[in-house]
Amino acid sequence: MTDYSSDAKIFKALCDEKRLAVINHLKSGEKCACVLIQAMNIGQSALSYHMKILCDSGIVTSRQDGKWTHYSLSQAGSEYAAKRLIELTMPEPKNYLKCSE
Amino acid sequence: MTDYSSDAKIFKALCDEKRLAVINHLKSGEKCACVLIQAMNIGQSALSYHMKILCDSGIVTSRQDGKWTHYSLSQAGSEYAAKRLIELTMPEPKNYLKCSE
DNA sequence: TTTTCATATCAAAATTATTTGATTTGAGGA
DNA sequence: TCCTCAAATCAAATAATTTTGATATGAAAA
Repeated sequence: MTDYSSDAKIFKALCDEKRLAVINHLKSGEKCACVLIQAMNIGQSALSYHMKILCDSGIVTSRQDGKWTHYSLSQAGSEYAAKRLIELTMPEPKNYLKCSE
Repeated sequence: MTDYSSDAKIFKALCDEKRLAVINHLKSGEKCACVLIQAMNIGQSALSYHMKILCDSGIVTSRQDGKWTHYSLSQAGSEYAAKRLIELTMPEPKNYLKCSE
C-alpha cells in the first residue's frame, strides 16, 4: 500500500548508537571527518559508511573543502524528521462528526 | 561515553517499513493481533516479533483481554520519541555569552 | 607531473535482524 | 479435567547491516 521507505530511511539514521554519537558531536558545530574519526575511535571506512547514512537521511549535510569533508546538522532535516514522527504516530481524530448521542 | 541505547531503541521501532505499517493501522484505534496479522499479511510469529519491538520502544502499548492481545498507540510514547528526536538533533546554542565584539 | 593526503568505494568477514515453522504457555470453553 | 485457540517463545534458516582491510579517487603540495 503506502510506501514507507523514505520515512524508514530517516529513522534508520537515528537507530544506531554510533550515529547518535556522531550527531552529538555535531551539536557543537561543523566537524571534519578526521576529527570525528579520532573523537569516536572508529575506522575511517566505518565512519564514511555511517556518514553516508546520516547524509542520505537529510539530518546531516556535508561540505567539501579541498580534501576535507565537513559535516554538520541540518536544521531543516531534523525538523522534517520530527514532523514525520508526529504525523506517523498521531491518532486519527475519531468521531469528528459524532452528531447524535 | 553517553549511552544511547534507549534512544536507539525508540528509533529502531520506527526504522522498519512493516512496523511503520503497523503503526499506521493503529492510528484508527486499538487493534487485536489477529486483525493485524490479516491486514498486514504477515506470519503470526513475525507479527509478535515486531510488536515486541514496538512495545519495548514505548510507542505502542498492549492490553490483554482473555486470549487476545490488543495493541494501541501510546500518546505519551510518541510524544517522548518526538521530544528525544528534537533534543538529540538540536544544535547547542553558540556564543550565548558572547560579550565582547 | 609526481607525491601525498583525506575520504570514498569495494569485497569479504563478522555481526545483527528478520522470517519461518515448531513448540510452549496460558486463558477460556466443553 | 481435557480441549481449543491466541499469542509468545524457541531454534534454525535467511537476509540485512556493520566492520575491516585494501584499493580507488581526487584535490592540493612539492
